[in-house]
Amino acid sequence: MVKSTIKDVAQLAGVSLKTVSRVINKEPFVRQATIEKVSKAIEELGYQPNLAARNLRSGKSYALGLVYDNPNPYYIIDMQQGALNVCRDMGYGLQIHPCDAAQDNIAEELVDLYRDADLSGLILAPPMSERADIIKVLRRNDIQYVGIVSGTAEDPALTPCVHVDDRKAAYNITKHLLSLGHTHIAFFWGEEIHKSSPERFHGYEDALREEGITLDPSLIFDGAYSFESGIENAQKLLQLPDTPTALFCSNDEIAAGALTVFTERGLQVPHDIALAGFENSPFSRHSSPPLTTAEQSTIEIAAAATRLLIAGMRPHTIESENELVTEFSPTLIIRQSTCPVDGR
Amino acid sequence: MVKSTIKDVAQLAGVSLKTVSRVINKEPFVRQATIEKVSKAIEELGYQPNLAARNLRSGKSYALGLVYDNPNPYYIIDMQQGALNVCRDMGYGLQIHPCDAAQDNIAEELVDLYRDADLSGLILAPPMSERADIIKVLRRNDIQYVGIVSGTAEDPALTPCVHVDDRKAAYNITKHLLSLGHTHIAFFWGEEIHKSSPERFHGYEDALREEGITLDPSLIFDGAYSFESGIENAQKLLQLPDTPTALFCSNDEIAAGALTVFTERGLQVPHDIALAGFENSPFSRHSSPPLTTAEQSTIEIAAAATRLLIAGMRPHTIESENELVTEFSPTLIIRQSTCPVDGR
DNA sequence: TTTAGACATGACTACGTTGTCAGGAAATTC
DNA sequence: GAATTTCCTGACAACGTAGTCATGTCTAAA
Repeated sequence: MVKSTIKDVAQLAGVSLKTVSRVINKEPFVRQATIEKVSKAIEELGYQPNLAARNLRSGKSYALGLVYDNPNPYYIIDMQQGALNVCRDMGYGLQIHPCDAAQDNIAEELVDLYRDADLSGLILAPPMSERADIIKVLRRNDIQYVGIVSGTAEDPALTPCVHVDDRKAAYNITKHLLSLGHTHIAFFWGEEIHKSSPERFHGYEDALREEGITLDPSLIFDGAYSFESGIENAQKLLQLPDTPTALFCSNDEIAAGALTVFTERGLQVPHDIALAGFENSPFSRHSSPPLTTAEQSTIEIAAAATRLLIAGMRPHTIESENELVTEFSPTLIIRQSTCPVDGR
Repeated sequence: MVKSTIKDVAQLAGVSLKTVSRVINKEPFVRQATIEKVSKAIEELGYQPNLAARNLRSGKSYALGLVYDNPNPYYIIDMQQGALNVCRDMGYGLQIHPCDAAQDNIAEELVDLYRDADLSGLILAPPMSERADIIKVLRRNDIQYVGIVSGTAEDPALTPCVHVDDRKAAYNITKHLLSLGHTHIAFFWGEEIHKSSPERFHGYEDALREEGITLDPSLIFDGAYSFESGIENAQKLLQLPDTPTALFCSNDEIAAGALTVFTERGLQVPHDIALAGFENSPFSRHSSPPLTTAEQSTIEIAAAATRLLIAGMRPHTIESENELVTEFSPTLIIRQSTCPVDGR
């Protein structure tokens, strides 16, 4: 099986090289009959365009970069899967790029990556996507990108991006706890640099305020999206004179840490303290008890972001604008880690 | 900042295009002084070779594919990191390719991937790397590859590959349990399709046999590398008339499932039953108690495999053959989930 | 000194595609 | 029917690199 080129196709179809190129790239001004003739020849020969030649000549690269700095492998794997699915469909390659958001020259690193790997666009996961300073550098360098951003407010400093409504999801979780009769609900933060963290906090705030409950600062703990942070804050929590009846952790990993501490101290979840997480990680399904949490369809979100990016670069390849979903809202998943407050 | 080409470099260094090309590709027959002159010019201009042009001309692609079907995201992330590190160093791109090993036409899928994405080599993670049928198809199609294989026995059907000595590591874990006085040690298998599973079992066998202990079939449980499998088999285990004093699970996830069951039933680990896992996953550090396990440096292993693959394709780019490590042995990590048998 | 042979360099070309531009065919207007 | 305008097609060049081959320059043996 010898690789066939555009030349072979042209010969078989009885047209010129350029016309074949036009058909392949869906350029306008080709007669329908010609399109069909060429398409048939392409199929017959099993022709596949040579990426290298295409890239060289067009200066574009048909490869996207997926940029992330996120400690959660489950999240990353799903992101990759979502982006890959769309890339495959649209004939793009995908380069993964784990990196360190805390690094000083991270923006320059991305610019270099973009050039060196000859990418035609970047997909940014949080928190990179939420850093206006990074976005600014990308724009200044004419780099195509798309972000995944927590919150629904249109922030012109961050567009284009897809939005995830963490606030509403956190509101729903808190409402769930409230509906079970809990009024003393503690909150464990994740890193502030992840916009999802304040968003989730605001959702918690919204629900309490709606019920006329004043926030109790002693029940609110700074932290990070990690197991260790959950352990640390749970220990502090248990030192309070008046232990709350429920705890809402900004993600499942934090909740896992807290759960470990509670179990060690002989506290029963949910009877002694109700516990909710966020993200629907495998841990939340496997812990005992399984955690009440919020599910975000990371694969879908990443796919939508990728579609949006490609649409921005090659408008005519996207069938209809309607396909471009940019708003996502995680859904509440109720499991055994929450129960009515008088269930104690 | 305009992108500079090989032409600019040649002009600045006062040599021909071809000579610059020679320096870049480390071809022989270039005078040391010339190399330095050109290198200096390259640095001065911040020259980066144009991948597309290079690919087009050479017919090779300077892009590798990382192929895996593994449910463990932590493992995957480490694999990716190891492969990426080397790819960056050697100027290669990396395409990830998650797939389903159980699919019928998986070998053809890989062949198509190789052609369509214009890759120059594949890095195969287990279990793909251990499937002689897949390897055979790759060879027949002249596809460059490298595998990561459990076991030390040279299997000509699988080379080239790097080896991971799971058997010895499992032997060490079992020896550790034996040294603590345990003689009734149960074993939970992973999927048989992963060669690591029988290898780990053999290590367990080796250690028991060395002590003159006859294997007790009722203590050996088939299963999979999953939390659920651990739960299921732990439940069966506890129905035995004579519960063993120790349990060796083929990986940490299985151990996590077993631990959950033990904790629910009020059994204390390690006092009522000692528990060992394998892989040193984050869970093994975070569980209570933390698990005795074996650490495999997945990043290193993936890096070594990638180096081996590149060495096979472009022998002169590797400084010395000695760098090519192909044997890895996971190391024993003793934590609080194991204690002497009379500690009960 | 001569003469191989090994070493070192450069001119030229090809890789497969897309951009440019020119020109022909069809549709529309006068 | 002529003159536009719009649509459609092809010839040719060019992208930046590496392969081929010819040629020049050393070193060391005759």
